[in-house]
Amino acid sequence: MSPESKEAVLETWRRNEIAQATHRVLARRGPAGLSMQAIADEAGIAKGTLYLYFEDREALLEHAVDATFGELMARLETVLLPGRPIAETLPETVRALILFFDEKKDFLRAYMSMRYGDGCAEDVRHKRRKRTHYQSYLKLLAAAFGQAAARGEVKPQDPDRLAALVADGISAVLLRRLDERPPRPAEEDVLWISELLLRGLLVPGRNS
Amino acid sequence: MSPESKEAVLETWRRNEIAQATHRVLARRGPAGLSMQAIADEAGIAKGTLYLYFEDREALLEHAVDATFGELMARLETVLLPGRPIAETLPETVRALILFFDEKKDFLRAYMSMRYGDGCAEDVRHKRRKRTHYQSYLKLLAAAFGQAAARGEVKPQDPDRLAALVADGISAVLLRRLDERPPRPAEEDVLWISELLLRGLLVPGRNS
Amino acid sequence: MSPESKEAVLETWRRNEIAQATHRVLARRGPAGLSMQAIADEAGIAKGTLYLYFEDREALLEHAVDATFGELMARLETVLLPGRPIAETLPETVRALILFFDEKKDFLRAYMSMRYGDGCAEDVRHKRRKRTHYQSYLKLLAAAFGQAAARGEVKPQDPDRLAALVADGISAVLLRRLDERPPRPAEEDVLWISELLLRGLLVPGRNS
Amino acid sequence: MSPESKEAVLETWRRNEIAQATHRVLARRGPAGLSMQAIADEAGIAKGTLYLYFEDREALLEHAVDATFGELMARLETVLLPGRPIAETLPETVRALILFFDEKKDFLRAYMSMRYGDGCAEDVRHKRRKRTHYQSYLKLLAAAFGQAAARGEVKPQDPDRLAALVADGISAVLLRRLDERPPRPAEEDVLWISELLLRGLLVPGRNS
DNA sequence: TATGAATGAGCATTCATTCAT
DNA sequence: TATGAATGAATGCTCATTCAT
Repeated sequence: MSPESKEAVLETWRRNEIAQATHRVLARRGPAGLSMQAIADEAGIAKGTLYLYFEDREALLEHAVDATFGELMARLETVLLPGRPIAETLPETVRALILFFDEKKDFLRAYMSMRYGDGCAEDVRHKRRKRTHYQSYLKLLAAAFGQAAARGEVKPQDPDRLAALVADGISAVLLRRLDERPPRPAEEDVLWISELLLRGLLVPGRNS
Repeated sequence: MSPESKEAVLETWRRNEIAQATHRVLARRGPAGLSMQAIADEAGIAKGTLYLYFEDREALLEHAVDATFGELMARLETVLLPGRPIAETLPETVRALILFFDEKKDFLRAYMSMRYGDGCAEDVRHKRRKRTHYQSYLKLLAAAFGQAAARGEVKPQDPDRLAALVADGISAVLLRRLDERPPRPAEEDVLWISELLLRGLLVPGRNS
Repeated sequence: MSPESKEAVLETWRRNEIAQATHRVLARRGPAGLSMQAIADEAGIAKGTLYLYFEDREALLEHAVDATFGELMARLETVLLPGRPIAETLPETVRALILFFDEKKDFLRAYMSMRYGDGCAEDVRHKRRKRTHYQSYLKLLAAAFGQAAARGEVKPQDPDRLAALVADGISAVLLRRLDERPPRPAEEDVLWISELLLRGLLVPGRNS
Repeated sequence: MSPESKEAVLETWRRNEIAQATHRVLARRGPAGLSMQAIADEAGIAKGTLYLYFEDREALLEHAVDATFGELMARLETVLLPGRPIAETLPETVRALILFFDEKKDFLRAYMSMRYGDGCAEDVRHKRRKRTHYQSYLKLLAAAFGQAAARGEVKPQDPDRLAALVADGISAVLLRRLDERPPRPAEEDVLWISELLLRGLLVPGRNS
């Protein structure tokens, strides 16, 4: 349609090729092996070409991470629909996360080690650009919790904070799954996490 | 009195000076800026001097992290006593964590980004030596949960997995606190997290 | 014509440029001054560029030495032909050596100090890969002596040992030539060494 | 006798202790392991103390080498007596060298790699101070040859140059002995070298 | 547009030398 | 006299980034 669409499409396609190559390298060699040369080799292009598609290393990695999180977001958006009871959406969310990361074990492991960025207190320049998809995920969760609270399903509380706690609690379990041999059945973890978050640790009636 | 000679005391003191300098660098420049030169500069000593106190970079970082986690562990051990009801120890644990990391915001932020190591699927050589204090923390938590389950306070479940979920859920909240201006009162988060974990999200009687 | 691409030619040319720069540094600063930085500076390129052409320092030095010894070997191979009487080939060999090292005085001096490697009794890992051209030179000499012995020209004896003695004896004279001002005429040394080796020290008929 | 003799004796004794420690390190760890720390450890003294007895590393190594060569010189001086026929003294010299270096294989191997100094054409400051014992050895040999020539035993020729050729030819054989398993009988090499040097390679009467 | 050779700042580590004790 | 902790220049090597082609 638009006159520039052909180039734009090509550009988008290239950026995604590079992102996928980045994931393969990350999975195979770990963060320490994630050099521009390795990414270029994996993508079958020249090192310099990377700089035609990305400003610098940081921008490339950001995109590579966002692209994968984008996939996850698409799946979560089909689950975290407004109006559904939280007792239904929470297990499905956990299930979607477990299935997604069971597919991308290596990516998860490597990504976790990068999630907090460089953690540099001085350099805040790029803060805004970063972690957008992770933030979106949290927002989606928070929205679901907020609506559930509005409907009176869950206790009223700061939904953003709740989303963070739930998301990272789930991540911890995802991470444990990486090293389990044989892997625990996904459904078992889905039910356990959901039950815990929904009804808490305590045995009802046993505590004052 | 003590069997340690003057030199041993000096050695210990120096190692801690270096560990603290490491934390300051980590906080100020992030993991990527954590070079031996930067640590030496921060400690006000020469680069070569670092190698008089630590075998190599890895040993230095391990000590720097261990020293801080050691402090935390000491605090947690006074709280996570066997036999205390979980409804009491959990809030106190959360409180200890929040107070500790409110003091060491920058360290926490930077440390989180290093916790997962190199995440390389191929290289597992150093796995055993590392992350001992984080593992100890999880073990302590898991033990408390295990005993609570044995006493019938909490539902029976894998305590290690539960500990991981709880620990990382709490971390997520700790991390959010870092960026809050003004910081939310610690006690508010303590109560909220504890209540959530103990009794769950749901409003009782409202869900089928 | 040649199967080599333009890049291969360029690569070869660069490797030789670096080898020559290495010789100049070796001559000017000695083995102790033979740092990668010095070589790069001498070659007029960046330090990192060296690593595009050589795996590491060791490979670079090996090539630098091999390239020069290769030249010498080529000259010697035209002289040490099988079948020629030793009384002819020995003087020509000495002459070839003298002329060659008169051209490369500095290289010889510095190289001699490196010939024995690290000399560590414990570490024998790299023994096989090294000193190939010096060994070839010895083999060539030994073969000439072996054939002369077979023809009955020289007394029967272990040709390898003889080659070593002759080679290092000649080296000693080459080395002395380095410091002589003015240089002694090459032909004088050629004749003297040959005569000594062929007929010995003693005045015939004077000794029992 | 002299008033300062006690200190002077102690100083001499210390210097020799250090020299011997240096040899042990050289033999055990090779030239690359010959650090000041290693020498101090081996000598059982502090690193700084080395600098009380030697100006710097170079002076220390010079002395360590000279001390061992001094031992050899003492032996050679009992053999290379003026007036003895060269046909007698040469085999005895070779024998002394072989026996000496068979005892000090490790020292020889390591020393050879250092014999030519740094070979630096620019830095001639220390040239004079160096290699004094090796030079003495050559002088002793040269004197023996010179006298033999004066007596008409050997053909007239530059005795210094002859000494160098003979000395390094012998060194080559000594070096080969290092790697031989089992070692060839010393006497066999003594006779072969002597015969070769005295009477030459050629079979008499076979060559024009 | 795509390349990849070239760059050079940066890194962890070593070690001869100094100097306060 | 003897020490050894401290130094800091120097080393081999890596890799994100640039730019002439």
